[in-house]
Order: sequence, then C-alpha cells, then structure tokens
Amino acid sequence: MLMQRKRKAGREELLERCLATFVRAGAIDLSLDQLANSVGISKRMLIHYFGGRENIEERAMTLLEQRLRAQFAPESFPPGTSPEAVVTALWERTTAPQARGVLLLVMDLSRRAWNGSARAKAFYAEQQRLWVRLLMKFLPDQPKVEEVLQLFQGAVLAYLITGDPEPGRRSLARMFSKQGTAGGSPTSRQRVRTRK
Amino acid sequence: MLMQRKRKAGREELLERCLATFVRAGAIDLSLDQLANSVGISKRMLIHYFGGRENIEERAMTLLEQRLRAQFAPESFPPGTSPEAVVTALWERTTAPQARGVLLLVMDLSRRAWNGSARAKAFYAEQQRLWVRLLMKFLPDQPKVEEVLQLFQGAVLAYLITGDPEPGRRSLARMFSKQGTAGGSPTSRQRVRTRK
DNA sequence: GATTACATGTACCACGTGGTACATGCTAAT
DNA sequence: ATTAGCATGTACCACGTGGTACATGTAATC
Repeated sequence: MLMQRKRKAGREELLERCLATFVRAGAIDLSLDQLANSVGISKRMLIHYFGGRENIEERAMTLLEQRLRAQFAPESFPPGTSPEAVVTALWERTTAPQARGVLLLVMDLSRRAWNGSARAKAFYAEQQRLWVRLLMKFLPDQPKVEEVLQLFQGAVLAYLITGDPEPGRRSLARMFSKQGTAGGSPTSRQRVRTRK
Repeated sequence: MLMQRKRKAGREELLERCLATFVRAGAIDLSLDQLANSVGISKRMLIHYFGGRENIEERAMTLLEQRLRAQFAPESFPPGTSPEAVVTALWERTTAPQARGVLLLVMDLSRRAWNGSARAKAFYAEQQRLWVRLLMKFLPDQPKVEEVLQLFQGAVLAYLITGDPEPGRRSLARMFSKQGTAGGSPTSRQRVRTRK
C-alpha cells in the first residue's frame, strides 16, 4: 500500500517530465525513443506505465490544459485593469522567450485540430473558452473580445514565424487606441506592467 | 531534340500533379509512396525525375508561389473598390470549400516556417508581401493593413479548426465598420457598453 | 521461505520510410 | 546492326517507428 502510492506519484512525476519534454521540443510528435531518452527512462517503461503512445499524449494534453487554466485565470489581473493593459500584458507574457516552447506546443495541437483530431479540437475549444472568460472580465463586449482573440492568434502566428513581437504589439495596441473602450475608464494611459 | 521537349513537358506536368496531390491532402508531408501512388507513377520515377524528396517539395512550393501570385494579383479587383469589399471578397474566396486544400497546405508550410525551415519562412514572407501589396492598393494605410492581415490570419486559423467562417467574417467586417481609415478621423463615437 | 506482483533490461518484430542497384526495355542517332 | 541514353520495374537496404516476448530482478505478503 505504501508502494502503491509511491508508484502512482512516480507516474505523475513521469508524466510531468514528459510534458516538460514536449514543451522543450515545442511539439508532441516526438518518437517514444526521443521522449524516453529525454525523460531519462526506457521506452519500455514509458509503454509499461502509460500503455501506449496515445495515452501519453492524452494525459500530457490534459495536464497542459490544467496548467494553462491555472495560468490564465482571471485572477491573474487586479479587477478594474484596463482592457488594453490586460491584452498588452498577455502579449508580453506570450512572447517572452521562455514561453516559446508552450506556444509551439499549443500551435502543434492546433495543427492536429485543423487536421481533424477530435481531442485536439477539444483542447482548442477549451483554450478559447479560457481566453474569452478572461477577456470578458475586463472587456465585457463579446464581439470585441472575439475580434481581439482572432487578432491575437494571428499575431502569435506571425511572431512565431518571424520572431518579431513588434507587429503584433502594434496591432493589438492600435485596436484599443482607435476607439473608446468600454465604460470610458479614464486610466487609459497607464504603463503596462508585465507581471512575472 | 523532340524528345527533350517532351520529357521536359512531362516533368512539368508531373510536378503539377504532385502539387495537386499536396493540395488534395492539405499537407506536404506525404510519403513518396503515397505521393507516387496518388500521382500514378512509381516512387522510383519520382526520385528519378526530381532527384529526391527535398527537390520535389522545393519545386512544388515554388509552383504554389507562382499560382498564388497569379491568384492574388491586385488586378483581381477593379480599382476604387472599397477596402471592406476587398477584404470580404477575400474572406469568401478563402473560406470557400474548394479552397480548403490550399489553405491547409499553406498552413502546413507555415508550420514548417515556425519550426525553423528557411524555405518555408521565405514562402511565408512572400505571401505576406503579396497580401500587403494587394491590400495597400485599396487601403493605403500601412499599420491598418498590418492589422487586417493579422486578424485575417487568426480568423483563418479559427475557421480551419472550427469549420465556421462566421466569426471571422464578423470580426473582419467589424474592423471596418468601427472607425475611419488613416489619419484618425474624429468621428469615432460608437455604442459604448458599460461594464458589469 | 514460498508466493505474488510489479520493475526493468534485452532482444526482437512488422512496418513504413527515403533511396539505391541492377537489369531490361525502348527509341534514336551512328 | 550497333551503340548510346533515357525510362521503367523489381528487389533490396538501412533506419526509425510503436510495440511485444521473455527473462530476471526486487520487494511485500502469507
């Protein structure tokens, strides 16, 4: 019974190392050999613990979902923050170098989604919900949120390819500088803090 | 000398069938076996004609570039068309069912680009130039064009995954109904939502 | 101490991959 | 007719893939 718990803990920790490897690689397509090697265990054991490649991916995706849900909770920003500040901060966080792996991994899952994978589609939908919920807290205008979200995604794509975060930042900022924000909050000119 | 031309023509036509297959599959990752089978020739001959997988991809990409350059020439729209009309028409064309293959293929190349492939990056850059040139003809406002482009890409991504072209159409339309174009026209007083 | 259940390593397999060797055709210039 | 050069088919290869068989360890339970 003691061993039981220890084994289970061991497996969870193994899963986390798998996810970490996926993030490091920016892809979920790694071969079991690569994955095993990078995780420091034999392919044999990977299959032994998870019972096949599909399960590893499934579990890793679920774990990733949890992590992202925690990271992009609306509580990350103090209430009353201006929408522009929120979006800009999100952009900073997204284009931070150390976030690149996650970004690539998420895009890899998006690819699976548009190639038909049901699981990946669910992942995408979940991410959408997450972001909408977050943004709606600070910008309670659904079409506008929809627009920001799509612009954000396009900007991420361009950023990933070119490596230049500036165009995205500009476009996102432009979207807010052009028209009055909701409620006419007077604090439109505050400096954006990139909370770490 | 007669044979020479015939051979060359045959090879070009073969290349076109390869590109067609890539488009049909929405990916450039097909194995040589699949490709050969779908094109109606033996793998043996594919390599014989093109000299290896890389060359096939390279040539197919170049051919695709040509095709797209022809399709998205500024002459496709009569001068003086409103920017909104142009963008909406482009959206229709992009989300037409028969365009899905090309869309997927282009996204596949984008993926290669963000995974580091120099050639795919060049392809992406070329497409960007193409669209900027086209849009600038009808919307001579560079930041705005940049913004539209990113929004468009994000919308395409969402469309590919969900299959629903409406959110993209809405956001794109919204972007034009909201404000005047360059220079910051003073008539930007839209409906304002109060936050909860 | 015997049994039981899991842990782990070593070979191994079938299959798909890009690519090659070799042999045989076929057509055209000599 | 002979030669040269391309076209094409059939085997074949080395390698990476996910996964399995089997054997051996190792530790808890009776």
